[in-house]
Amino acid sequence: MKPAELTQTISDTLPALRKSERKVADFVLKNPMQLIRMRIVDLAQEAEVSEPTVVRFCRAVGCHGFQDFKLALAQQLAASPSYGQIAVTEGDSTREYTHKVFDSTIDTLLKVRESLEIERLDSAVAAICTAERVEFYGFGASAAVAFDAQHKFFRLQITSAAYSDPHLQNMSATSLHSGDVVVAISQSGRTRALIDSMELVKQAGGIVIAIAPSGSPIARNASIAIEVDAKEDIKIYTPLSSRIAHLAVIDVLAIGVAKKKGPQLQQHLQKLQEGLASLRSP
Amino acid sequence: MKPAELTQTISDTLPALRKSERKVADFVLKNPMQLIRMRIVDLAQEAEVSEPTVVRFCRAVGCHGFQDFKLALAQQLAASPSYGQIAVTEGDSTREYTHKVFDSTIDTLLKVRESLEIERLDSAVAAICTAERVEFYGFGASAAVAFDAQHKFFRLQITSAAYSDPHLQNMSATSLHSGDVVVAISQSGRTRALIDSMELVKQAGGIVIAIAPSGSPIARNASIAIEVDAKEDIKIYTPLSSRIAHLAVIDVLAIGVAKKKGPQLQQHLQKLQEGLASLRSP
DNA sequence: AAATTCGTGTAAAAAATTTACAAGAATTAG
DNA sequence: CTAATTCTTGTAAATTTTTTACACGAATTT
Repeated sequence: MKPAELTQTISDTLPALRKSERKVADFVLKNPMQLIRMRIVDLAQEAEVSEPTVVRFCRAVGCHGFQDFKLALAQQLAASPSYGQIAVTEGDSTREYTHKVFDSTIDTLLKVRESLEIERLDSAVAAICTAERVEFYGFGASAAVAFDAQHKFFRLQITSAAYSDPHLQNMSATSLHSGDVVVAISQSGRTRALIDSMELVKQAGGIVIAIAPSGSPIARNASIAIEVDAKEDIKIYTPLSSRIAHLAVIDVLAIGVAKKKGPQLQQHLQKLQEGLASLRSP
Repeated sequence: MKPAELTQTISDTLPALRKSERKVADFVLKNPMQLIRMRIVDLAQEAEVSEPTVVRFCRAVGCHGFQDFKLALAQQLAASPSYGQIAVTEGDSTREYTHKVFDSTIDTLLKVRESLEIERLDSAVAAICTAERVEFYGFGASAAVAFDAQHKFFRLQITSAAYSDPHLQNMSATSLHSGDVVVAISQSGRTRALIDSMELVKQAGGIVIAIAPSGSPIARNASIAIEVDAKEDIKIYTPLSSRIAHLAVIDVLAIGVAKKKGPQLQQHLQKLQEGLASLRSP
């Protein structure tokens, strides 16, 4: 039993359930949190059915029994904490919206983690390792991601740059050599200027790795598309969790490159760390 | 019973436990995953103690009984998936280290979420809302965080800037007015140049909000310290999850400010969004 | 060295879950 | 439209699982 999608499974199974079992399903979907502290008799009473019906319901959704079901549900709820209602609302207290921001971020990360295509990541790491230059392009909120990436890869002894200015991007793109890599980062996946830059990169023989929503123009035009779909809290109109998902993807690439570079890199990083120590107060 | 820290609680309680109970604790800490599918008799057998001892152990760590304990453990494990061994190792496949990067990031976020001081966040939001200017200072990896924050708050109609150059920081700091806010972001919490800038800010009558490790010089010298402790994967020497935690904190502040600014801000954001649409391909 | 406290297991009781079965509702075929 | 069959649901019993009560042995203190 994989807990990741239990509530989903329940919803899917709903039409195939019998009338009384559906009563159980309704209650479960409405009060998943409560359920964790309930015994089978309580649930039977609340849903106005008999205990065996509850067991039959649990079996119907793929669990071995009631305990198994409860455990699976508990796990799912713990994994995506504010399941169902992560949008921040007017009346939220500071504690509430703080939790919601973190929870929705975690939620996004869990979703993205599952949806990443491993082969694409491998190709991307391989491309970065063989490139002479690696550049990161992004606008708006993705600019910060690009600079973060530049900083990270620079530390890994990769000649890297980050540009959030379309002119600089274009100038740099035309000077790339065959095999060089550009990582195009976009939350919308449809920023025109970025698409233009990508075109120039490809003309120069460069490889474009895109971190963008699946099926978006930027993902489609890339040599290697790492598709990241992060639903945003629309009401706020400021990208919240998706750029964090992008950063996590960058981290994965960085780790991949670090692994490929092997042990001599460790020494380099060690030295860097020691160098930085002198800039710090004791 | 808060599941967030059960294994931690077990470790903490360890010295206070009796010999046979400790056997149970050892087994639990070593095989937390397995335990979820075990009954009390199985655990008793594996740990080579009697069943009542297991129950006593559960009570000792603050749970109501064995079931309660199992549930709490299941929740914690679901929340921090690769609990215990998130460090990336040589032999990891791409799939494995990808998961580990995401999991450790999630782990960090969960920990930070619990440790944040709500009152500090409230003070910080209040200070930002009343300030005429808000600036973000950070070096290295925190520079990207600073720029991200600048971008975010700029969208919220806050006059904001971000500097990752100590000279620019100092120049800007001296020109601040009373009540203006500087957010100092640091992963080490001991960058000398940043401490110097903070001093200038305070001399100019500005408020310094620090996002830094607890107890660090930067946290101690700040007007409002938002303490973020994110353990890093030391082997890689490149900040991984802590900057993501910092970004999440920035998000929380941004949401707080957005809420305080109220509905007229929504219209502004809507307009911004529409403006950006023209830069995108259809 | 004796007494008391503490720790642990055995065995019995209680609680909870699951199975077996039967009664009633619904549906379909005659 | 009625009868038969199938499907649905609950009652009650059986089983499993957990918890409590108690007693014995070890350890510690006076």
